[in-house]
Amino acid sequence: MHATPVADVLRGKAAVDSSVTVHGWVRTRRDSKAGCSFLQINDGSCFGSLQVVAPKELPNYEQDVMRLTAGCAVEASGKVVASQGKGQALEVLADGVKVVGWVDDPDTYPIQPKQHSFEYLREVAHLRPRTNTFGALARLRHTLSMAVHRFFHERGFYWIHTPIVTASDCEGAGAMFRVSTLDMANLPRTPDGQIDFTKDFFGKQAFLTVSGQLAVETYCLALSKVYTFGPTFRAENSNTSRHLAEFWMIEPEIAFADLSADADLAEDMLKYVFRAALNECGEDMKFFAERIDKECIARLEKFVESSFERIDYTDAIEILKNSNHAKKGKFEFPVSWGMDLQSEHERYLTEQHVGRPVVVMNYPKEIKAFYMRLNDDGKTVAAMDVLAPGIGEIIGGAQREERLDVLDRRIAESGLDPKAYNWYRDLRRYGTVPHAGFGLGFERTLIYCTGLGNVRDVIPFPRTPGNAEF
RNA sequence: UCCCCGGUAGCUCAAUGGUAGAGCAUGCGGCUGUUAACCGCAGGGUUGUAGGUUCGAGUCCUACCCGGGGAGCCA
Repeated sequence: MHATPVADVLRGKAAVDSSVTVHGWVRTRRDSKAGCSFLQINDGSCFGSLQVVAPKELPNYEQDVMRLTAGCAVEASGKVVASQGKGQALEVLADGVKVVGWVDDPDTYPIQPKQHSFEYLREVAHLRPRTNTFGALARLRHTLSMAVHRFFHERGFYWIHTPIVTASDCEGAGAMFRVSTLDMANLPRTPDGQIDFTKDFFGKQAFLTVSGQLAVETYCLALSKVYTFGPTFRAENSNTSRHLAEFWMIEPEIAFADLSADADLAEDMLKYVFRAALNECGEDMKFFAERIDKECIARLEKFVESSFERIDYTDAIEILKNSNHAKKGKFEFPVSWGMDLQSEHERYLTEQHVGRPVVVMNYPKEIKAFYMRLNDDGKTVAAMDVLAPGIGEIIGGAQREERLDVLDRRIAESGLDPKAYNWYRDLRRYGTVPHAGFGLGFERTLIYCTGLGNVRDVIPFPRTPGNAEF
């Protein structure tokens, strides 16, 4: 028999007086000696729970209903009726309540109807989706994911499944996780004592990807507008509220495009995705505004209505130098042209100077990756970072170097082996075009939407140094 | 990896170096078409681990483990 989602009942899709069956988990039970118990049933189909009225005439009332506690799984059937109580418009008057799954030890069931700390809930990550917050997050995460795909699909982008395992160690963006089937207790050796990776699964060293960018460029230079959206892995020993060893990243790449078009795309995409959060996750966003961050809805509304502030790196340095903050000596790191922006500088720009996300463009070439396009001044590259209040860098992007001679020079300057990049160089030998792209950290975007303070709480199963439970 | 803060009941937290407590949750009783219901009673603890100082350590010291905030690195 088909169960009706709780969402359909609460939204009036099941007619009053019609019979329905709902499945779900008990959030609370309240008993009335007037002759019934009230069960709050949640099935995750929406934020709200359905009140099921279980009258004491039910044959299993004493045996089952009176023993229900938070977390029990039930199937309830009955009529949809207008509620006599105040908290809800509709409820279900049960003619049957079947217990599908008991909580075997209610005394120690980890999820109680009260506020739990996020730190505690991380330790019970297998049960935290049963809370209001993590249910809302799961729905929001899904909605934003779908909005990302819809945004690109509507604009003629193709989703490219770039590899998770990469056999080249030339991706450059930090420490990588090794993928190997070698027997670690008995490693094969070459005659000179090195580990013989020709004996490994792929016949050479392999790693988990740190970015799909280089690979997606190959499809960009054939299909024009492409993107990746998948998991990414960084083996850095980073312990902050903004870093995960496994996270999800969105990386569009557009051909016949420059940095300005890249920034336009970033702006359009974020606005589209945030509109989806506001329009499609109203109840969940309302909950975040009530319980997590009062500003979160207003922040998104403001974002979708205003345009990005764009600042040249060189101007940003001047702004920082001339700020009262600098004059009062409040920056720990002195500001000078050529330096990478420290967290305190990024925070000042986005939180104090602009008050919303800001794009900083055209950084000195020395502090950016080899593949970013050298500007005509010979000193800067066409790179951009989108900085968001409270988070810092949410997007990192660039126009790519499409000129083979310049690329080769940059590879040499960076001390890299050109041979490792032959396939990447081929893209510049055969029909090269200006192209650009960026990477958006999905979890950081969710933090911006919800006001939650830690990326570990917006991904279902966080992986961080020393932690890969569940 | 570095700096700072923390770890006490299932959960959230109290306790001047001197008998370990409260709220919620759970169990029992009462009351009520109830709304994180309410009222009463009860059970529930190797105070993160291992040492040390002291007549006496949850409290002070050392090491380690775990968690948080910040930094670096980045998305």
